Amino acid sequence: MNKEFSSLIETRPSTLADDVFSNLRTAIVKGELESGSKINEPQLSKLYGISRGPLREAIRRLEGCKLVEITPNVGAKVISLNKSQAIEIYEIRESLEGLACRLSATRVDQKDCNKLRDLLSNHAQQIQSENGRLYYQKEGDLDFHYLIVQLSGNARLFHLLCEELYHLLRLYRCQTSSRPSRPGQAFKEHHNIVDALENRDGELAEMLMRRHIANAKETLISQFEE
Amino acid sequence: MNKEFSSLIETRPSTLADDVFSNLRTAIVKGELESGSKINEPQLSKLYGISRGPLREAIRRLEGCKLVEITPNVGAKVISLNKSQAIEIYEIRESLEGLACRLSATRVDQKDCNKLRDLLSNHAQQIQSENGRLYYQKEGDLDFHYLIVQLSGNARLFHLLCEELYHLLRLYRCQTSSRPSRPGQAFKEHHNIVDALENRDGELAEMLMRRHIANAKETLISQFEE
DNA sequence: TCTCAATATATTGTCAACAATATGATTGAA
DNA sequence: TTCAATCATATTGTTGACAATATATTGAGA
Repeated sequence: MNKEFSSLIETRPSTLADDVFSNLRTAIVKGELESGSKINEPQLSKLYGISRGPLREAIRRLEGCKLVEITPNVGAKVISLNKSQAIEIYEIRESLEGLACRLSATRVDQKDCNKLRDLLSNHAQQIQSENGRLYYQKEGDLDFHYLIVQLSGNARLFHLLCEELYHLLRLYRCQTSSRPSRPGQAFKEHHNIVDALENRDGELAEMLMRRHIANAKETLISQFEE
Repeated sequence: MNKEFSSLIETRPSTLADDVFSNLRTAIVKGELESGSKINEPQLSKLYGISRGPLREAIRRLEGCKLVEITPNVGAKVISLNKSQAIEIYEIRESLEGLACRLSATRVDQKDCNKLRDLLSNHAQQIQSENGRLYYQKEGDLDFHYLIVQLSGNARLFHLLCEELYHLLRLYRCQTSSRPSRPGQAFKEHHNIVDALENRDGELAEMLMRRHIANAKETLISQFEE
């Protein structure tokens, strides 16, 4: 067989446990598996058409990611975040994304900054429509943060934020069906951050990002009191 | 049976997978399972006297903790950290332990501070002997940081640092058999941090801790150039 | 009706066997 | 000798069955 074609056709080998891990993780983050709900092994293994062996391996990996909690002889439960846990995550985010900004400032070039601006102007357009507004805060907002973390060049930081904490935030937003908030304010703050990055001012960029997330945290807290 | 006694006697139910997970994790962190070495399932299952089922679950959980890397159809390998990865971890530590200090400053009481001082004076005694010197940097140093993170009151931060990053640092130290360094300097920096905490000065405590870890990072980097 | 015990059911934990894949050795040809 | 293909072996991936534990149901007695 032609090698060029085969590379497109051949499904790269992956285990059932890996596949079902990805599926379960997105199901949890999207809220298809409700927060706090029990995970039933026979039911899920039937749903995915596999035996319980690889399914249990996937669940164990989710446990390692802190997305489920396992009680011996009882089973796994999708985690459920309460208010104080959400605040804890925001505190960590504040610190780590500040770091991401500081590191990024020493590495970005103009092309990167333009890319960030593009993202922001796309968001601005979406804010116009009321529908888009929801998208903005829920996914688009994370896009911006995502890219900055990527630009930091710290792979472990990227994994920690984008592969772990952001998933938890999505889970929490879904769990509380939280409304988007203060999109205009956030938009301005984002641009200020890019300004600082363009000037290679790492300290300022860090400080602005920390404030930005601290503001988001305050909004979150004030929503509790409704 | 007397309830008070039974609580001491009864072994609380735990699965084989949980037990072997703990065992494997300490084995990895202590270096008994060498960095980068392959994990052989039949061999380990024989060693622990269990079947491959629970063993594989434990390995999958280790994968979730990023302590092993699994290649489909090939197997799991203990992770191996290179220089740049170690630096990445120190950058994250700097940020997160700064946060821990800032949070702790708003919560500590005098008793907590005394406890920190006690720890430090214990370390000071150990520094006297050349033998103790090694211990100081390898474990005692982490004790101090450990306690501060605990005092921060942020459970997720505690887990992130003490249950994940510190394990990786131990692994790295073991892997490179790194020598302790600048114990006197670190000792002074520790006391300055406690001073700031006693004064409830979160900003200063954060800054001092960040510098403290940045110094440690520089020492690490300079060791590379030997 | 309520409580508690006994039973029945369902779910989780563990195992051993088999299939699929990779690794290592052997053979043969250039 | 060196390289490649082939075969043998070892390891990983997956499954279904069984054991241990927890949960739900039933029924008897107060």
